[in-house]
Amino acid sequence: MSDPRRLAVLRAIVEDYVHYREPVGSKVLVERHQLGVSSATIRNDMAALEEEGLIAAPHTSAGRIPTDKGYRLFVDQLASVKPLSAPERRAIHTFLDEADDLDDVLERSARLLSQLTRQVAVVQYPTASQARVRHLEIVALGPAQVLAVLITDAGSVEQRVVDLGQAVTEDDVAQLRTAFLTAGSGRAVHGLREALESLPATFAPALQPAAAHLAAALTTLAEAGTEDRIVLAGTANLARATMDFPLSIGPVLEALEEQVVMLRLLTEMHQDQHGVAVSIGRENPFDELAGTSVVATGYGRGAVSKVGVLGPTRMDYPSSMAAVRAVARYLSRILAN
Amino acid sequence: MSDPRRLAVLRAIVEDYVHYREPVGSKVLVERHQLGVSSATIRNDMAALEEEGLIAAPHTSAGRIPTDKGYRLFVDQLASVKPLSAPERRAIHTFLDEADDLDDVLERSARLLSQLTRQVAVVQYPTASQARVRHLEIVALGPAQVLAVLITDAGSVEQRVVDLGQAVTEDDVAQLRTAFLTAGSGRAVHGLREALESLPATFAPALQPAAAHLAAALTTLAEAGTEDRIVLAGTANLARATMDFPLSIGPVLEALEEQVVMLRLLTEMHQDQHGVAVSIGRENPFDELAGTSVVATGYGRGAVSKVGVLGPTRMDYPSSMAAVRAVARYLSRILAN
DNA sequence: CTTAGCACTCTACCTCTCCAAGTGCTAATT
DNA sequence: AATTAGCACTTGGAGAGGTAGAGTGCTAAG
Repeated sequence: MSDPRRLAVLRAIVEDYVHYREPVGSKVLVERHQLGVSSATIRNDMAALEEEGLIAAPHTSAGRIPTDKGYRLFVDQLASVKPLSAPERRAIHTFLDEADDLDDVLERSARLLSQLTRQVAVVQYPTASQARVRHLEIVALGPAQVLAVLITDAGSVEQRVVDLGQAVTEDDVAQLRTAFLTAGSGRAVHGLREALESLPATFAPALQPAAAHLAAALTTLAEAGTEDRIVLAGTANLARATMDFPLSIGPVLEALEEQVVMLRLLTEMHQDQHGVAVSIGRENPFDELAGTSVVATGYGRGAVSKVGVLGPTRMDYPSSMAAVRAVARYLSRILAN
Repeated sequence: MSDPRRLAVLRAIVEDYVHYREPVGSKVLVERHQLGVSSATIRNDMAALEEEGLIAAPHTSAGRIPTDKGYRLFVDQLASVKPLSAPERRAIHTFLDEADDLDDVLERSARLLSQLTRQVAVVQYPTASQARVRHLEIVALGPAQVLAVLITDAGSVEQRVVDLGQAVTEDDVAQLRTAFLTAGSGRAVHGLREALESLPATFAPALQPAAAHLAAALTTLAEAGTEDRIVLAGTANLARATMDFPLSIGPVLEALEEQVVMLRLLTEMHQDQHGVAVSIGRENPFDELAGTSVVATGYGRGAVSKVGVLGPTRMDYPSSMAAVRAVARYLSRILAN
């Protein structure tokens, strides 16, 4: 399959189908694109494309629509880069620069991306799994209560009120603080458990139970920090595309709400040479998402966290890819602080 | 309007319409309910009910459906308390008892409520607006960087990394810490601004810029804490009810995503004698939600934060009210710790 | 390899008819 | 005065054709 005209025909079919939302026939194809041949020739090409499983006809007298495989070929070989418009670029800057909080940044990114693409935007929280402990703090709240705070170099801050099970003095707290800080600082977050394991035993017997409580709490905190989450925006965009989904958008909404599903989906995607990962229709590991495609890319240090959009397989891949990439880049830059 | 049989007819219409999802006529009404009179009599009653605007006919030869006003009367006067089933009660306990975090509790509540009612669940974060500062903490991170932590007696913990704009010593930090703690502790969160306003001036001139930075950050933090948020669950339940919405569920999804909209909706609702607030159809302050009803109630200290469900006007009000109330109660109990 | 022409096949849409459900009204009954 | 039986009337929905248009594949010629 390398006949350049046939590829051009496939591209034209994909573009027209995305644009006009209806099966495209040989006649309109020659009218709308300068293919330089007659509709009969196109028909032959279309027959060949259908033979290869790249396009399909809903029924005899309708035009053709791309199959998942057709979209795949389009994305891999035919999609030309579609740069964002100047206003779009400006929107990214102005909208994201106003954010302060990490939460705020991610939420704004999702919102922005859903508006740019008119799809559902998905932003994964920066994974702290390979983050390191930048600082940890223990603050006395009451006689037997302290606040434990864990700050990672990924910028996340997790905290929790810990019940020590025994009254402790200010001095005790200071002692605990110093010891834990020394033991934990700089350690990888997921290695905190081992780092703190033997620590309680080093304290005076009277303090050991409290230290044990604290170690447990900090470990949980570290693991809670690595627990991934996602932010959604623009789910209403699914409603516009009701026609595109076989039965209903219900299962799709359910999948979106299941963070586990989305996380697995995002982490299993592999980026191609352009740095953007695309998963089309049945390529998705979940049946509920058989009618949807996902365009995603990594961001942040190591590009290990993902940001992307989800929409019907009939989506504007070039635009979506451009928008996702642009937002991811800007997002990385912001988080670099 | 007080004829008891007419009320019984209205109740029967509401119940049947909710159950069978189609307009209900006089004949099926006498078949399904022991009304003790003939269909002709029912027809007379129905004509009267229609006259009063409590029910309406989609077209001449169809049965009747309740109007918003009809649902309102039903909710106010006819809804009998429908206690939760034993398994449902058990589900609330087992499901919510496993939660640890505040976030986790709220998320689980929303999920649970959406499953119990098969509607969209909405949980507002506990409003900290009348909360008091329980503790505040300042922790050195770097030469010119500290972490500011604000803990309220509502249990919320907000933190932020603050750039002081100048290098400070450990002693400086300790000094700042003590002063801010003394000035802020016990103050109402929304009164923190005034409490800290004059504080920077009391420091040595060299420290004043840093103190000002810190005061600003803590104030923002306090105000961010009062900034309300909501948790959603079960949006997929909207898809089941596509038929119930005039055009599409799109606008409803949009409204749900707009936290501002939901917050205003929830705060503007007034609870009735049963402690549950119901807003039906066009009673809602937003046109997008003209086809939906909201059942909500307060929870937590002072019952000032809201929890509730949103669904089509044709919803099972008694069940929804029972579920909302049960979850709210249990939620209050959990948060009492 | 391309193209004009043509027979063929569908679906979407329209119209028509008919049926069942449901109503309102009238007159009779309690 | 309230209830009821009976009946004429309305109307949307389902089904049955019938048609037009879009699109195809194939054949034969350029």
